[in-house]
Amino acid sequence: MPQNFALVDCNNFYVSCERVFDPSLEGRPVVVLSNNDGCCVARSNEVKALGVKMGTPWFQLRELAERHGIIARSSNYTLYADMSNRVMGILAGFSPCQEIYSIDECFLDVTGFVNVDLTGYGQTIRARVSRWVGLPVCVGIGTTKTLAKLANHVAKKRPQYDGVFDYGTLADSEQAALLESIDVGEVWGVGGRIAARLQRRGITNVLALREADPKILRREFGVTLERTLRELRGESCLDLEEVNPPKQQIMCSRSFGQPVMRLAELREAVTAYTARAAGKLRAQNSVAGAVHVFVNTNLFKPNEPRYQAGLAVPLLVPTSDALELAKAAIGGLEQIYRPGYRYQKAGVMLLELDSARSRQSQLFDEPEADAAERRKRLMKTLDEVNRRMGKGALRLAGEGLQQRWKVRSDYKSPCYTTRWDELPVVSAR
DNA sequence: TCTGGGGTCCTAGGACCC
DNA sequence: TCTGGGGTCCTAGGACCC
Repeated sequence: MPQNFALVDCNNFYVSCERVFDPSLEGRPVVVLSNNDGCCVARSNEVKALGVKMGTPWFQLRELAERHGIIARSSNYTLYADMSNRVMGILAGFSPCQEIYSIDECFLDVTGFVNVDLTGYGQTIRARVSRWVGLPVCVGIGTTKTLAKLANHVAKKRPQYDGVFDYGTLADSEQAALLESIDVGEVWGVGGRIAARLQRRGITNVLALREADPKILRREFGVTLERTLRELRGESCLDLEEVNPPKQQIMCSRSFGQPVMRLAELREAVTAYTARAAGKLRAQNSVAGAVHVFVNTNLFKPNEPRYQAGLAVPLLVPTSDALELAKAAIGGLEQIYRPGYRYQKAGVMLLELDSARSRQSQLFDEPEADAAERRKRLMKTLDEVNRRMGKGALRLAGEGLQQRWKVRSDYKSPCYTTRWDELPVVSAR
């Protein structure tokens, strides 16, 4: 039986989350900014209509924002993650198989829904998510993941479909006409670079890509694009992945709210980032065999002295212990630090990850084993306290108290759904 | 003044081995 | 004058995604 996939995607997800809790934003131009209020990572339709591109730096928009009353929000990932969990929970009820692909979209397996009007099914999904959590979604349906993605794009862009589009309902000639009307760059897996190269060869729309010679494409662009082409032809090459395998690397990095020059402050930041990364590491029950630490100055400033450096520090015994990982990261930092630069960013990457379980048979001396056991309990307590009392309730001393390097977020909304003291207050008259 | 963060996969080329 | 061939592993870099 041919497979069939639905891709459900929230519209302007971050902006829509903000609107759920602040209805005054409805109908107005809204952007959500990246960390440090750097650039736009989500735009309302009103903002898109003004021609603002994804990733535009906020400071470049000041004038336009003033003229059109654009409202900015700092990103509130705690809120978005919680809203995402609610949406994914609802969507899970619509299919036995779900792949959560990103914070705002998931694939549902709708293979074998033979007596179901899938367009109507999509409308039911839209209505339920809207009613239960207040977020708008669009649904695209196709016999491969790539076609479902493309169908979702159509559902979003063409109002006549009212947010749901099933590619399979079109006759062959209609499919061809549709594909011909869509830019090749809209295809999942075709980014800016490849789109430009394809266009130079006259492959400008999706139909041309579908009709290209797979062998030539593979030779010129690699196996990934060949797969994309096959998927466009309806040959499913990408399966639904219900369980996500453990991460192979875990990273935590941030740009600073203001430039940092002193080693002492970099140490604080690197300690804090390592603690974050180690928390994620323990959450997936892994240990790391190496820590990579890196720093850089602001690369956008051509007139300032530039410096970029990183170092991977191997660990004798793989671990998930925040204190040990931080010690290694700090050791690396001290080797790459050069005085006199205005540092703009630092980061930590945990590498050579392995399952914690496969490591249990380590041979230890008695006292060492004891110490290791105590540390493990300490980390467990740390995680538990932070889970119950909120992130950052318990921290490493090395993270510092002042944290002058911390990210800026001047326009942040409350964590309405995850902090007791920030619950929205509703009153009726 | 002000330009995000966190991932994956694939390929090419070098080192090394027999 | 002549100087193999093939496999594997690792790493860096490029491309993509949201």
